[in-house]
Amino acid sequence: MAARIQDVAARAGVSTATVSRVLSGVDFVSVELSERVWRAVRELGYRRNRVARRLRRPGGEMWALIVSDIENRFFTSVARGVEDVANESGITVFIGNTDNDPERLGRYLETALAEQVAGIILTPTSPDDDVSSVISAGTPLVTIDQPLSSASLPTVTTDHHIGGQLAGSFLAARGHRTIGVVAGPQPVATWNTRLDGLMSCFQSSDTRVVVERGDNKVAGGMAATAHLLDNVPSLDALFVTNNLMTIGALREIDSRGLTIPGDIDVVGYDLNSEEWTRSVPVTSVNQDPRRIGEVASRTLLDLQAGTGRVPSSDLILLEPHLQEPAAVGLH
Amino acid sequence: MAARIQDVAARAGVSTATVSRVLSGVDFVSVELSERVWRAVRELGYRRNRVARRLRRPGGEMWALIVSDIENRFFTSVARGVEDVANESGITVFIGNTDNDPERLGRYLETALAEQVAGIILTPTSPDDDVSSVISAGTPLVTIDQPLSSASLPTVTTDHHIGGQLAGSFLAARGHRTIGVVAGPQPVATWNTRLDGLMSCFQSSDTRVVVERGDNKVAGGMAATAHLLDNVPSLDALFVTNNLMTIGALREIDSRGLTIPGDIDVVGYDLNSEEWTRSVPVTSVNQDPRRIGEVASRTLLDLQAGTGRVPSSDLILLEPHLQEPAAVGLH
DNA sequence: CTGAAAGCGCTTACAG
DNA sequence: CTGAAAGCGCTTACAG
Repeated sequence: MAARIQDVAARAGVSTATVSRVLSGVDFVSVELSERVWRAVRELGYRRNRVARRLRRPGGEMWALIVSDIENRFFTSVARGVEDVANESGITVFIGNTDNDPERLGRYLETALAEQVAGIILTPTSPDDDVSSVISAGTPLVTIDQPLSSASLPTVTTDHHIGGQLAGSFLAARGHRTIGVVAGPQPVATWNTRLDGLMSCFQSSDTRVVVERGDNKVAGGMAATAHLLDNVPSLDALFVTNNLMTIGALREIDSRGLTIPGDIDVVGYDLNSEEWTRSVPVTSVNQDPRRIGEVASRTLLDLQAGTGRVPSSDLILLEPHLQEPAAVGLH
Repeated sequence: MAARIQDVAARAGVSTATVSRVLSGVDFVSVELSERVWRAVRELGYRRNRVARRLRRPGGEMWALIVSDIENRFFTSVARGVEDVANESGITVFIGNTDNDPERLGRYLETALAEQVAGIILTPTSPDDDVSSVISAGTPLVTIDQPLSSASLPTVTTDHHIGGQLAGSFLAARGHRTIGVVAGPQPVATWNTRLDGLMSCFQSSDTRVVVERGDNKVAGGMAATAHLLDNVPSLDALFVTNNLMTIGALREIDSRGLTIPGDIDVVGYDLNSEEWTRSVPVTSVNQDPRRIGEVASRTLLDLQAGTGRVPSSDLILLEPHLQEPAAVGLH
């Protein structure tokens, strides 16, 4: 059906080797032949078969990006950043969504390896994720958000401890003493580090930090907030460690008719998506997800280029940023 | 490095043909050989090379999903629906993001064809998108949201006219006479059909509909709303044809200190994403994006199975649903 | 039921 | 600078 390199060669009156050379532009080919090849390509509407190419010459033009929740705007922006860099380099990205399920992660890793991808960018579901198959296949892997305990891999993330400190010092400065924290699942270091950062600001004996865990989705944020509101009478403020749970917390607070910061103060996380700003009269610690995706991609490119060389530093830390509510903000 | 089918064959003492048969489970192989093969597979940690497989036997296990804005929650939910169905069938999905740029769309289509994908699901940037390369390659293609003018392809969408009518009859019943519409870009039928649906409810001589176009993002919604507010003195209500522009409209209205529905009434579109509900005390016409993705995927599966047969109906219409603001909603 | 062999569409030493 | 030929890792008629 579609034209093959052979058809092009025949039409141009050259060998397939020459066609291949012209197309990849690596070896020198005489101007005359080159022109004949290009003309034949045009006339036949020839398109290189990437599958055949990848079989012969692996380590090519496809990456896998595996995220834990594709419906979360944070990851979607990471994906956007990855895609932008990948495209520049002619690399196709396929996206997998684990829903934080290690088993689904396993399946996606298998698929990625079976597809002979040139590299993988991964948001772990927990530090215990098993990536041994990737390691032994020798496929370059960059981790986002948190490192894995089993392997020493480049990790691109924002400094979670500083993030927690930003929230903590903000709340401490406002004179709050009893802080409720709505944190992500226990096994994941990310949320614990943010929590630690906050705690470092509340060490004196007359302060108190109460932690409740949630599932990083809106519902989990609502439930955890409800629990804190019900069980911690003197609660001054809330710190929530991810975007969707912050939305959940705001909903719960609203539904009780409480006001921010009058009745309770709130610092959330990653509320910098444009479409959320109307619902966000709260302070927020923000990462730059698109940038995270870009940096991870460049790291992956380096890894590919260096043919497996480990970069000088495994941990690439970006700075979080405290955003106070705009004066415009309604409530 | 990684084990090949040959290694498995050698270890199991059989031919590669037998290994292939055992793995794909298509032909009968004796229990004894079958067991030897599986053991060898396990011992070597063998994983089938999908690239080689696809080269030999095209029409396989990979789809392309091409959307116009991957950071828009609507498309992200469509993607989720597609992924769920594809995964059930062992199909990998790669996602492309056109940003509504026909040129980027063209590049993604090229990539998809070069990767020999088994099918493509596409959100057109306009009805004039050129998919001739896909047609002539014979790759099954399903369109989401709007049909293409150049080709008769299965299209999965929600009934946009009914959607507009739902909004129109709601606003008419509330006694509004002057309606501002913030609609998506002119060339795209989707927004025009929604607009037509609304207009069909405002045909009498004492009513007026004023249309302003936007870019389907938050900023565009703000700008268009500002323009309407500034130039249409007697404006009673606003109808906005997509989710992000509705958010933009709400922000603009807020920033002017206007209230809904007291100062101005609003009907938006697709505000059913969980994380937005807090900012949505407005009525909204909602589609079910995940379902759209699922239906599109099943259509694509049918197309693949039917080896190119056109289905009985080209247009698959789902029903939109009018959602009035929850009583809980703050403002 | 099983194997030897051809072939999917490319790329790349190897000669010339 | 160019071509003939081998080979990437599978699958599948074709024999037996």
